Amino acid sequence: MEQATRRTTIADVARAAGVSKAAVSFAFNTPERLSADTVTRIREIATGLDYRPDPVARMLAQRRTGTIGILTPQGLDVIFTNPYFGEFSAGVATAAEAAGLAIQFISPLHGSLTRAVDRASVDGIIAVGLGAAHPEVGQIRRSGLPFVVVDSTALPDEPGIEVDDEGGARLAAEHLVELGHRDFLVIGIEPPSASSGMEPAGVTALRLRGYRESMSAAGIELSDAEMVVGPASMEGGIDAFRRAWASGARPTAVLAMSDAMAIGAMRAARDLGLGVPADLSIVGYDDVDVAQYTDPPLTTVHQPIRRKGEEAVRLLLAGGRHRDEGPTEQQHLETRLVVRGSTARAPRGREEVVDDGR
Amino acid sequence: MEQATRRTTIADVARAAGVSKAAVSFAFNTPERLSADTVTRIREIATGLDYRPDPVARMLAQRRTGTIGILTPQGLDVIFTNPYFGEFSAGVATAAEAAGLAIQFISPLHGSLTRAVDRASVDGIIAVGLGAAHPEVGQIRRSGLPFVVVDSTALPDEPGIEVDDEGGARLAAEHLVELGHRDFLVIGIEPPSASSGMEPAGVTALRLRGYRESMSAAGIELSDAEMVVGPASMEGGIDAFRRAWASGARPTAVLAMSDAMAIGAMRAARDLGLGVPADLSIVGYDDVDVAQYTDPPLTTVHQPIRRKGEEAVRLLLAGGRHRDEGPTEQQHLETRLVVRGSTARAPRGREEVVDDGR
DNA sequence: GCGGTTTAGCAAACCGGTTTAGCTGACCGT
DNA sequence: ACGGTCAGCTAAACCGGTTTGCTAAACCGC
Repeated sequence: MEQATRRTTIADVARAAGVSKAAVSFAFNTPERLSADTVTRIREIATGLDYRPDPVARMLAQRRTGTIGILTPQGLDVIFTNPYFGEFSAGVATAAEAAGLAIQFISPLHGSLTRAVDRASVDGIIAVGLGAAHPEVGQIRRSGLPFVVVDSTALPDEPGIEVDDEGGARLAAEHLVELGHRDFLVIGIEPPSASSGMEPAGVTALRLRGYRESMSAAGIELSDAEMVVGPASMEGGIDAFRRAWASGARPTAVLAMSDAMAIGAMRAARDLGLGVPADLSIVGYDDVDVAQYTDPPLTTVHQPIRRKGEEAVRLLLAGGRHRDEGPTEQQHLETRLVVRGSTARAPRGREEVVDDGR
Repeated sequence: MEQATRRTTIADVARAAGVSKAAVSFAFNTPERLSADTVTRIREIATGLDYRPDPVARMLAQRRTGTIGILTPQGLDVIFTNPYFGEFSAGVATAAEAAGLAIQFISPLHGSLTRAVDRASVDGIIAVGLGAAHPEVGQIRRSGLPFVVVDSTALPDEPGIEVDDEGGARLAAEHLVELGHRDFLVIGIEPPSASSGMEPAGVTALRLRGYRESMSAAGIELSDAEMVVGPASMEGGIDAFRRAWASGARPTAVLAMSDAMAIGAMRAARDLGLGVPADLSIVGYDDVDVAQYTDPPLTTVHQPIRRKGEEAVRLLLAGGRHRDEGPTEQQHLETRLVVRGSTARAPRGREEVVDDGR
């Protein structure tokens, strides 16, 4: 994969047109600095020579790349395959394109996110799912690049988008409690690499707290055995549910922190002979597009995924850190429960007493 | 979003270490050209100064970007949202990462693919779904960048991956014919922009031909009214099916050229009160991950999507055009039918009844 | 016909690295 | 003592653009 015939450079055009390099540059970027006819003459010669300015050289000279990076601790294979990320990226992409910016994905290169960040040539970064504990945030901050965070427990002093994860989770659990469920299984999102350590990714913690709130309001405590984690994918969901089942869990309702995992869990449950929602209710999180098309359609917590992406670039463009103008900007977005077909009353005989407290 | 404090440059490090810029460069890239202790000394000073070589400057000097581009005529929003593209990109990404390459998406910028190509700084291009008629292929070829094509009627003399689209389509139609279906609806993929003109994207034509072969082998002709097209998305599928229905089509079987559209069609059919597969059989194309999780699971034509992506970068890296070493390399991949739950025998009473005239 | 202001375009510096050609001094054998 | 190697490093050119003075000619009013 090596360079073929050398491209025509600006010098070639200048020579051919009998003008200076500067003139050629002006002809394209600041035509008003040149007489109208020289501009057209230069342009004609340029197209005749099939001249296209080298984007890299331009980036270097202008000290801007016209690119914003989407940084994730997960590998690109999971990113592209996960509908949540897909929709988020789509949001970023639309907003970026409107601003004439390209986007680049920054994700661990040979296992190292740090290396990937160094190699990335971007003007700004949108970091998604990066916990405050991640060392990379320090690196980025030091690099001086503007950046916003998304899906992290909002970093202190760092601009970011925050959605009401806790509230959404609360709604989800509440819904199930009202349907008479008392035996739960929570399927959580496992941090991508061991590197990120114990601290569960911000959202995981928040959602878990939300679940717990609604449960304990109904007098239910969630034991550790009633929670299982895995990678946020359909396979991850299948696997997680099977593991739980194998270790004896017999829930009537599962709370999954991602739709992908919920869909997987639904499948695993079916494979085990359970009817959804007859024997088992499932509620997901995110409300990705496909959630409407599964069988049964998935009850889930809606969050404005694409919008989140768009807002992120808006925030980034708006300057990110407003050191002076008061507190760093934080954008809040709402969540809401969308009840579809994957949830129903708890099965007879296991329904327990009518929900006492609530 | 503007530059913050100036980064430390190689000159800063050189000065601090009392050596030349070249020495610093060597210390990182060709350490064997320096004595061991100068290398460590320079490196220490560099890390002390938090020096990270500017990737753009490096690109310019080395005349390589370490990036390969994925070019598509569709907008990024549809790309990221479409599971087929997602899986394909995942394949590209894994192979690229293994080779230490980053990937960049090239898609119409303000409506112009040409402009996007010019702005992209990549070492090679993987063009997906670009018909031979697209003017962009000329542009790319002229640019001298190595490139391979995917999902296009293989361009003459252009290296590319080719899967047996026609054969796959034949299998799909054959399956339905064997189940006794005679009234079909074909849902095709519409070219992204009007610009690409009449010529249906390569794959569309091939698949359509495959469908027709199997049908005519059974004495069935597909009328123009029995085909409808739309964008390759779930919404596109819903819409396409509804349009067909509204204009009087009453098929017992649907052949969709993309799983996303198949899923949409399934949904639309249900909404119209049709049972799938009781009243209507549907077979998709691609076998994306979600096809297993829909309700019912989708019968579809499998093609090795991720593998396709991986092979594409392999081909690109292998040099793309082997001008000398014989014919340009073409990689062929197989397709096969995966029968799941969305297809069944044609409903009684319509099974073999000569179609009255709709 | 003269100082002053525009206009059109040029030369050169610059962006931040890599790479080539060449210099310097230590070490070597004789 | 001397030419020859060789290891270790440097100076300068280069990548392909942009941008900043600056100048020469044209234009201006008077």
